[in-house]
Formats: sequence, C-alpha cells, structure tokens
Amino acid sequence: MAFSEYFPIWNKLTAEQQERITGVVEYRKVAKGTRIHDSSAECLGLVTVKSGQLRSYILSEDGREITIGRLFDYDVSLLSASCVLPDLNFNVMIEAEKDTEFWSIPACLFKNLMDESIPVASFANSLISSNFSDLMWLMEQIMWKSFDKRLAEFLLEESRLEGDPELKITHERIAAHLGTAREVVTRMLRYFQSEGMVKLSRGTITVTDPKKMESLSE
Amino acid sequence: MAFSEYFPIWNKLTAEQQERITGVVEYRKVAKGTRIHDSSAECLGLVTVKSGQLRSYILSEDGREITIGRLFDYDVSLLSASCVLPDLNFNVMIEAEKDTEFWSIPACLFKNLMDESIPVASFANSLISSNFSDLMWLMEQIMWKSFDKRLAEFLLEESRLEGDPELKITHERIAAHLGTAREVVTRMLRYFQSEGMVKLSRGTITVTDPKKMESLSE
DNA sequence: GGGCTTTTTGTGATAAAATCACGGAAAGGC
DNA sequence: GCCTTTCCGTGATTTTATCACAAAAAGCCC
Repeated sequence: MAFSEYFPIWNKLTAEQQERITGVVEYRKVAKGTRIHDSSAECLGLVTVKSGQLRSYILSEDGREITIGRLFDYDVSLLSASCVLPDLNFNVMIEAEKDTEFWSIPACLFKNLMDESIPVASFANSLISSNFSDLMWLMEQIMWKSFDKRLAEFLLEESRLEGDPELKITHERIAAHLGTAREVVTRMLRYFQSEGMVKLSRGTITVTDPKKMESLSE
Repeated sequence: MAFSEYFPIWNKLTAEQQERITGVVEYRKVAKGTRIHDSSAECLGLVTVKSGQLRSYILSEDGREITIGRLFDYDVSLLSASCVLPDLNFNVMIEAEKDTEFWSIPACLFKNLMDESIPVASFANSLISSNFSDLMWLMEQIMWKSFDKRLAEFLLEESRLEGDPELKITHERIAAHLGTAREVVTRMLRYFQSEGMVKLSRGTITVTDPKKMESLSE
C-alpha cells in the first residue's frame, strides 16, 4: 500500500503538492523498542503509521515516564513536529511498542504546505486539537481517578488491543505507562489477584474476571 | 481602543472579512467572579481580552477544580470554541478573576473564516498549539513536582502578577488553582510561615522572603 | 454593640499513593 | 550448573488526600 492511501487529505492536494511530498517522504521500518523521536534530535515532522504501534510519552528528570498517547495503523501525528508549529514546544518522546512501519514528512515541507493549502492547515488543526483533547482527558484521569480504577482501565484496554486476556507486560512497563512507581503497580496487582480479577506470573498478567474489573474501573 | 487593535491578524484579512467580523463581534463587560463559559452553554467562540483577567479550569464530578490557563490583556483563546474545532471536545470552564472586558467572535463565523483564509487557519493553529504546550507544562508540574514547590511557585507568580507581596486570596481558592484540597494548602502555608517565608492572616498571605521561596520552588 | 450567620482557617485521625531500601525468585546465557 | 540480568515482593517511611469537626474572624441586622 502506498503512502497516499494513508494520508487522509491526499485528494485535496494539487498534483504538484503530491509530487513534492512523494519526492521527500521517508519510509522507515523499526523494531519494537526503537525510540524514533526525542527532544534532542532534530524533529521528524509529520508521522504516519503504516502498521505497528507507537507510543508517545514524557520523561521526568529522574527518568520516570508517562504515556500520553498511542498511534496505530493509519494514525497521523504532529507530536514530533515541534519545529513545524513554533508554539508547540515541549519534549515528547516516541518509541515503537511493536515492530512498526511508518512514513515521515519533513517538518519544513509540511510547514510550507500548511502555509499554502487550507486543507493542510485545517488538517494540522484537527490533529493538534485531538491531541489536545486526549491530553485533557488524561489530565482528568490523573487528577480525579484513583489508581485502582486507572490500572483496571489500563489492563482492560490493553487486553482489548491485544485481543487476548493474557498480557505479556511487566509491572515496570505498566508503571511507565501510568506515570507511577513499579511497587505501586505490584501491590495493586496483588490486590486484584486476591480479589480474583487477575492471575499473575512473571512477565504476564491474565485478566480472569473482566466483568468485575470493568465495574471497578467506573 | 477598537477590536481590530486586539486582533493580531486583523491586517491579514480582506476588507470584506473585516466587515463580517465587525458586524457580529460581541463586546461584553463582566464582573469579577462571573462564569463566562461552561460546558452546558452553547459555545462562545473566539475570546479576546481587552482588559481584566480570565481563568480557564476543569471541574471534577465532585466539584474539585484545577486552573489550566489564564488570559490577560490582548490574549486570545479558542478554548471556548469546542464547536469550531470538532476535534476539540472537553469541558472547560472560564471565569473572570477580575472585572473583565472582552470580545467574542461567534464560533460559526470563525469556522467559516478558518475555511477560507490561510492566515486565520494558521492563527487558530498557533493558538491551539500554545494551549497544548501550556497543558503539557502543567502536566509535567503535576506529575513530577512536589506540592511545596508548586505552591511556592504559585505564590511567587501571583505576587508578581499583582505587583504586591500581600496577596488577597483564600486557601480555598489556591486549592482550586492547584487542584488539591484546602487542608493541604493550609498545612503547607503554616509550614511556609514557620520557615519565615510568608505571613498569614485571614484572607491574605504576605510573601516575606521571596528569595527563599524561589530557591524552594526549583 | 450584641447576637446571628457565613466564611475562613486549624487540626487530629485515617487512608491512599509515592519513595526508599532491600532481598529473593525466575529466566537466560554460556 | 553457575552467573548475570530481569522481574517481583515487601517492610518502613514520607507525602498527599480525605474525613470530620470546631474555633476564630468577619459581616450583617437590628
């Protein structure tokens, strides 16, 4: 499948614009675990996922993380484009949670397109807006929801994504997703186990009672 | 002073567009404490502050608040325009922290302008982007900074804004700004007082040692 | 000015979550 | 089978949040 299939506003571009993109769009295939963007490197520009899974997260000075978003097949993101929008200045990291194929359009080209095409500008607009909404949602979760609910929700979402109640994930990773400490996750998982909602073993968590967990997460 | 003076991209609009705005822009003057936007009401559109001070905040189900941004003279905001950007869906409140004069451009007109003018679209872009960055900054504060630092920073910022070390504010209000409980603020303020950084009395907090507080806040 | 209400602040007790400091168990490499 | 690394468990302590209640200050009304 070609890039154009994955770029929602492709048909709203002129042939000339399409050509400029085709000329510079970069295709990459990265292995699970690869960090494709961080604050130090010059920015990637606009990222479009062909297949796989990416996660964006922020990092504290002492190395703690929290996931702020995820990208799946057909998702497009401007998070890695702080140089496109000068008002977008913060340090976000992006890494591959699975082997991932994606395209990137250099920041400078996208910036030019934004300045000459209304469809591109309003596309950028909706991307940023939905990122903003997602962050707002996360904020509300962090501020007003207790940790047990957040963890339950994470586990359910994760097993939904994988299509499997048996999750291959460490407590450490979960802590990084949720922005807390590993011990906190461990203890809460033990509690979930004592309540019969999950079964634990090294490196895997099996959701045994999704119903009960769902009712907890609300 | 006229609206055009306060609208950064006024000169990039056609005469016809300027006229459409002039025809519908609404001027309002509200007293301190007025809530000018909430999730229930139909949305205000684009807000431009002439003078005064607004704050945007979110609300939990059980009534707790946290300030997510502030608007001062000449500031423009799209936060109250969830209906302009369909991807911008969350419930933010806006209230006047001081007597405030502002203009609002109805959402539908602004949406039309965005769809026909690149300067307007990219202006919207930079507004959303900077809101996004601010929220990201807040997120980092909440996640990685301890409460004493956040409170110290708030008090310093507040006294800088007012140009006065003697702040007329209750513990309750501070708690609403920082998204915590009143008792927590009270106790930390007592600690600050015991350390000689502030002097407390009913309804006022006087920053007596800003230097020391600054070094704490870092 | 004396009683009344409302607002603001103080504080103990308890719970939730984060941090610190270990140690032990499981898996993988050779 | 040994050694290293990764992952997990858990007590002790600190920080924040929550709950419950009350005292002190200010405002109001006659």
